[in-house]
Amino acid sequence: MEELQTIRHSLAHVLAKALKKYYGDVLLTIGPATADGFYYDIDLGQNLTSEDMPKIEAEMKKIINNNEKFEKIVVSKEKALELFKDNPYKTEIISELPDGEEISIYKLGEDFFDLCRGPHVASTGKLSNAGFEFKVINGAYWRGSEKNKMLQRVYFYAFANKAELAEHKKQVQEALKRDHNKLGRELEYFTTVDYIGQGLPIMLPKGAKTIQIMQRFVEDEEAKRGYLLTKTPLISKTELFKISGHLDHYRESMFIWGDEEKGEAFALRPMTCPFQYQVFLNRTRSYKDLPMRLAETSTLFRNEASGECHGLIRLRQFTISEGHIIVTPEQLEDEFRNCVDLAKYSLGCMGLGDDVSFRFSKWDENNKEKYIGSKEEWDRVQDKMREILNDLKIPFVEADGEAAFYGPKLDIQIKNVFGKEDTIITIQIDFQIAERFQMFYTDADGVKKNPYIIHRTSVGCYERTLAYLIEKYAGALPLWLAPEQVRILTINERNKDYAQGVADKFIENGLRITTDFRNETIGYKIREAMSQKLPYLVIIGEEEESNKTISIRGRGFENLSGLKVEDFINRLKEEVKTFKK
RNA sequence: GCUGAUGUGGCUUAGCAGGUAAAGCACCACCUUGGUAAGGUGGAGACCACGGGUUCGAGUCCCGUCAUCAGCUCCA
Repeated sequence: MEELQTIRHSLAHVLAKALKKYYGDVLLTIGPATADGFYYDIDLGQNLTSEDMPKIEAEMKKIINNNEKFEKIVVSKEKALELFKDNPYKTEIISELPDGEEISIYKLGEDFFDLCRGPHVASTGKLSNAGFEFKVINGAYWRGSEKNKMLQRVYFYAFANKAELAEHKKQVQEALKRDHNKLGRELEYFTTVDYIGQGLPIMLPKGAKTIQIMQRFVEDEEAKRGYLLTKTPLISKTELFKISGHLDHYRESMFIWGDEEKGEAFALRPMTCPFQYQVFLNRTRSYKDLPMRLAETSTLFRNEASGECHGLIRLRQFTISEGHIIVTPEQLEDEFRNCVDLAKYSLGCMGLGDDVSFRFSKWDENNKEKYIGSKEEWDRVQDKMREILNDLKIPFVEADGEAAFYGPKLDIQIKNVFGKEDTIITIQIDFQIAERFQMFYTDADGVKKNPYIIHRTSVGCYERTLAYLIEKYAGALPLWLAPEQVRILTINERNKDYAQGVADKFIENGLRITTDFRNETIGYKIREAMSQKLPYLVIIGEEEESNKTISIRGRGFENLSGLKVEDFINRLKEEVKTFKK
């Protein structure tokens, strides 16, 4: 794998050299390997487009055919600064290196050199078998900061050989067919309307139904696990968010209206926390009240920057299975464990258990703007959380600067068909907002203490989860989540009454069915049903007047005929139960 | 918010030297249909995202807005 990284990175230099040939004034910045190739960030006076790329790719091939040597040259910092004096990006990197450090520069062929740590292949001839191809050009901020200039990022696919490249491209093509944003619209799970606005999807009946199924599942499961249901307002005077700290740290993402100076301003809620805390605050609390597990199916509003909204994954209004667990310090570990267990159970039921990864999201102690609280408190809580995670034997990665403004998180991450990662479930420890709201419980020793609060979701945001379900199953959702489980079709209208009787049996057993008794050819009706990726079809005909025949079809058109209706119904109920473990 | 691309009937697309919209699927009607992934005929449906501008004339050129997509930044 390391070798592949070397190939990719070496190719980035080849690209840089090719760009330099056609665009002499191009400013090269960095060109690292990626999961499927490499990119190079460049600053160019003009816009590079995909039409410019064939000649660049041809030039890259030429450089490879020339078998040019990568030659490492070590220079002093002063010398390096001199060599790259015309490139502010390179000089910025160099000047940040410690004084006295040897700096490596790689020469490629006779007339091109680049600042780089390496390693590279010995010469470009080693790249002759590599399969690489231009992917796309996008914008990217210098050093990932929106305060900096936006550069052009040229992405390439790159693999050890051409067969692997072809295989990868095929996989990408396949993955794109599962894109929820396309499939979800085609299969009529949701749509959007220009004049309603960004990040505000219309859930069509199928999407609404699947979300209802998930929601009922979560609410029932939470009730079993000792959660208390709450229902709190979607809006509040801004006063509430002043206390919680949202106004200071989250204002840009909030919808606020009214005159804040005169105290008559209101805001749509971006989070449920400060509302749900009022349940705890309703009267004085004893340690005997804890843990207090509060849950709410909660609609939230966040004024996302316009470029952020995406399909059902990033919205301005969404609904999450939000919950807060108010605990004593001694209860923290057990309750955190319970939350992880619920999250894993939910994911397992949806079949997403193997598609997620865990991220321990910590604060960035250098970013005091973004976070509240002292370093001591953060260290203490983060150490505690790490201890719990280690104890749970969860394989997690640590990420700085990904925490909520009030505390660290365990984020359960999932990737979409483009390979982009997002959070599907989050479990957070809040050690600060409770204090701000003066939440206390009286402990056994008679002393008033601040509780810890765990913020958590059990399937996360329903819209987002639906998106991942559509992508995971290419629209053919597991039976228990399918908005329509069985469709009953008739060969002709004469079977209508009998077919309705069959349909009633499914309904009596709590199955979600639709019927299609229209006077259309059966081939037509089957085609329509199949294109909608329905789990099962039941086709009703008759041999003679009194001898009805029933043919059952599953996904992929396999024939399940021979089953009696009653047996089939039992089989479906079993399938639902099995998937939900 | 930033960079780039895109926006033609419900869907997929054609139309681009600027001369007032074309097709398939879907929809509706009629006919047909005793059988397992596209039966036939006919019909309706688009001020070409929206608003300005240039022009005798704009889907086609220019500007702005909105929306959609990819990426960056941000985030559930």
